[in-house]
Amino acid sequence: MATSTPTKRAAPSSTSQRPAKKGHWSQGLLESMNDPNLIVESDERLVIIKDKYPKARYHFLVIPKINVPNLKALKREQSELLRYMQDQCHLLASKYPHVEFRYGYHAIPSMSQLHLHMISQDFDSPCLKTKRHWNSFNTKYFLDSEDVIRCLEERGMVVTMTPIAGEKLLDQPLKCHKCIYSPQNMPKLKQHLYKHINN
DNA sequence: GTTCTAGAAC
DNA sequence: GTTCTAGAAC
Repeated sequence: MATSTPTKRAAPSSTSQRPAKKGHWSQGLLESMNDPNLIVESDERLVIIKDKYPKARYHFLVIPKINVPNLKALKREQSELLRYMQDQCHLLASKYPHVEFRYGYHAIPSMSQLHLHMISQDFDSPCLKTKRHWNSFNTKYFLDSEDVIRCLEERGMVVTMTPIAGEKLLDQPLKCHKCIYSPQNMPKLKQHLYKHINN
């Protein structure tokens, strides 16, 4: 009897280094923007959608309709657009008077097309699973919308960080966002988070 | 971005 | 033995 072939995982070929095509997972937001099941608000300038894998009880993405691939692509004159996006967030947040939100951008996002995260600070969600998830919203990897806008206004461009610096932040030890607790792993953090939630 | 799962950590 | 994390995915 022939032995079964061991499952080997080959090194990435050069094909995977090419820019992402339509249909690639990194282009997923462009599809979600047009998904009626996800759209919460929409006007001539932006769409607000529910994050497909929410990392908290309330997690929305604000996406401009004009093509803006990322923070680096922003020009000074587009600070007004970012302000508009933030204003629409605050308007939406007023519908949830007892919910604490933060508004910001991931420094090195995985998905193409600029998107502003609006996320409630309970972080109570089954989709929140990994240290990367946690650190992407709870370290300096999460750039406050207000700071991004100010940077664009004052310096004419958004200054973020190198991918290596980003990875370093995502790999930081876990720490609760409300107290000094530094859990050893994600299940312990998730359990601890309930102590800060007053339903 | 998620899924899957090998092997580390417990 | 079970829980948990980390890296490949063609």
